[in-house]
Amino acid sequence: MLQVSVLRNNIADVKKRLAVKHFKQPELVDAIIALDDERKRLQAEFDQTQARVNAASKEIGKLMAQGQKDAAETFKTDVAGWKAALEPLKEQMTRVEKELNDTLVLLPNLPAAQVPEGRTPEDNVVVREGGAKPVLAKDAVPHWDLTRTYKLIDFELGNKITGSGFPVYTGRGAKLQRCLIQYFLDYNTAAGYTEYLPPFMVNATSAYATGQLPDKEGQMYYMPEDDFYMIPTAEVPVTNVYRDTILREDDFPVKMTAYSPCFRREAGSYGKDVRGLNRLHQFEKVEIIQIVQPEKSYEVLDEMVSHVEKLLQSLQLPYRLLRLCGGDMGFASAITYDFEVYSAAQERWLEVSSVSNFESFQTNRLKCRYKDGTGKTQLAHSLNGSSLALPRIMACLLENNQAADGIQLPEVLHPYFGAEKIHVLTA
RNA sequence: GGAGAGAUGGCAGAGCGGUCGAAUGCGGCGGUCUUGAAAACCGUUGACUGUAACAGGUCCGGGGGUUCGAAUCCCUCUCUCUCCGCCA
Repeated sequence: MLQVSVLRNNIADVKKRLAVKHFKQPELVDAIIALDDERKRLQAEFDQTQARVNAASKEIGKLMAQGQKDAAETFKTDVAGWKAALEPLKEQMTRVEKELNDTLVLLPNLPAAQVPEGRTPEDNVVVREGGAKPVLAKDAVPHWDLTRTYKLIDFELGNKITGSGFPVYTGRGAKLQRCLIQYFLDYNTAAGYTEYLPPFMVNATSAYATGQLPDKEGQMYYMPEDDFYMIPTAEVPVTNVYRDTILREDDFPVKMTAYSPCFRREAGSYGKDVRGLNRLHQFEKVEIIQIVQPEKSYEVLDEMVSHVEKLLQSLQLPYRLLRLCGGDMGFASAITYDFEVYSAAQERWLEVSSVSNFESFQTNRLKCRYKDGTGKTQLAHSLNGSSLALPRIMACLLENNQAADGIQLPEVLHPYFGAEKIHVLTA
C-alpha cells in the first residue's frame, strides 16, 4: 500500500509511473487525496469537540469533589450536547476512512525508474543468459514421461488421493526433492540467511499484511471453520514475522530463508501450461526474504539476484535473467527480476524464481519500521525471491540430463543424494 | 473438549471510576566521575494522528456497553497460562 504523503508530493509523477504498469484509473490518485482532505477536516472537527468534552469532564470531577453539584449539573448538560454532535461526526469519519483505505489498496506499487515499458511477457527484457542448452538425443522425452519411467512422481496417484495438481513423489523422486530442499536451505544459510520453518496456514491479518487480501483471496485455499488461509508462498508467514515491529539500525540487514509447501488454487489455468510439474496446486519452494534500510534496498536486490544466479549455475542449468516490464510485474512490486531455466525436452523457458524489491509497499501494510540515525521512525524496505521453486527445477534437471543409462545429477547434489545418477530401473 | 487464572510501555511489574500516557525496577540514550571501562550519581527514554510550530486527539489484547468521566465496572471475541481429558 502506498502512503498518501507520497501521492500528495508528486501527483504528476505518480500518475506517470502508474501508467508504466498500465494502471487504468489514475484519477484514483486525486480521489484519494480528496478523501484524505475530508478525513483530516472531519478529524479536526471531531478532535476539537472531543477536547471540550474532556476539559468539561475534568471540571465536573473537580466540582463534584468540592461538593458543587449544581454547577456540575450545568456542565453535564453541555457535555451531553457536544457528545450528540460527536456521533454523526464519528460515523462520517469511519465511512471516509474506510473509503480512503478501500481506494488506497487499489493502487499498485509504483514501478522503479529502470522498469521497462511493456504490456506482456514478450516485452520483458532479457538481461543475460547463462549455462549451455544441452543437445538431447532424438528420443528425449519430457519430464512427465521420465517421472513415470523412473518411478519418481505419480501424478495419477495424486489425482486419486486429492485431485489434479497434487503429485505424489515416490522413492528416488521423493529423495531428490528432499535433497534439493536441503541443498537450497544450506546454500541460503551459508550466505547469512536465518532459516525459518513457518506455519503453513495464516490468519486473515497476515494475509492482508502481505497483500494477498483483499485482492487475491480466490487464489488461496481457505478454511472457514477457523478463518485460516493455506499459504501460497512462505513469503506470507515469514514476512509477517516483522509485522508491527520497530527495528533498530543494528538489526539490519534482516535475512530470512524458509522452505514451505505452497498452495495455489490457480483458478482459471488450463492447457499445456499445466502439464506435469509445470503448474501445480501444491508445490514446494525455498524462499529468501530481506528487510533493509531504504537506501540499501537496490544494492540488496542486486545481491539477491546474484545469489540466486550462482545457485542456478551450481545446478548447471541453462538459465536466463529477465527484467519484467511494467505490464507483467506483480501488484506489490517496484521492480522484479525473473529467472527462467530452459527445459530442453519441452523446448521452453520455465520460471523458477522471481526476485522483487517491494520498497515500502509491503512494510506500510505490515507496519514494519525502524528508527534511523536521527531517531526518526520510518518504513523499512522489503525484498524477496525464490531460491528456488522446486518443481520446474526438478523438471529441467530430469529432462536436460537424461541419457540412455539414466539421469546424471549435478555435482553439488551428489553428497546429498548419495549417488551421481538416477539409474534406469532393472527388472 | 471440561474447570480455573490472566492479557498494562523494549522487558519485568504496580495501578482507588476522576490531574494516569500510566508508579517502580531493569534495559536504552545523554551527562558527571575515570587515562579508559565498571560501579555510583544526575537527567532522559512509547506509538499513531495532527500543526509551519505549538495546541489538540487516539491507543493499557480486539470489539461493544454503562458513566459527565473507564487501564479500572459490565458483555463479548481472541490469545496465553495452570489442572483434567484426548493425542502425534
